[in-house]
Amino acid sequence: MDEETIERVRTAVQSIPPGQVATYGDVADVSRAPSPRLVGRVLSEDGHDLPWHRVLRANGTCAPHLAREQLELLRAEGVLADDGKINLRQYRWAAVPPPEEPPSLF
DNA sequence: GTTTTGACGGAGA
DNA sequence: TTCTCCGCCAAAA
Repeated sequence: MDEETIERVRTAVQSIPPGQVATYGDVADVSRAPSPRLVGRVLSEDGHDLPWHRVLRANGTCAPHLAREQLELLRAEGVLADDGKINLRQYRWAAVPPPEEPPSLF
């Protein structure tokens, strides 16, 4: 895997402002990761220095093992969860993709 | 070299 | 609305 992709993923996660959250798909999209699963893998392996608690699943829930920590950390930032689920419509991060887009072929 | 699994997303039931 | 199945890419066994 390209180290740059990992770096972009980490940058994207760090770009999430407090009080807001993003989904794995969003992070994968803005970081141009090949797959959302790569985001989870990157966070799992190298996400110790990142605000990983601001990254949730597409449906607003989080991973079972992390749910408690996630909710607690997010709660400290003002992101309240209802029944273990977060209103993405309210807290979803307005992800802005980097200007580096795939070049036009002509 | 192949097979399995994972901090996931989306569609179908 | 929630649950299940399939597809996705990469690393580990």
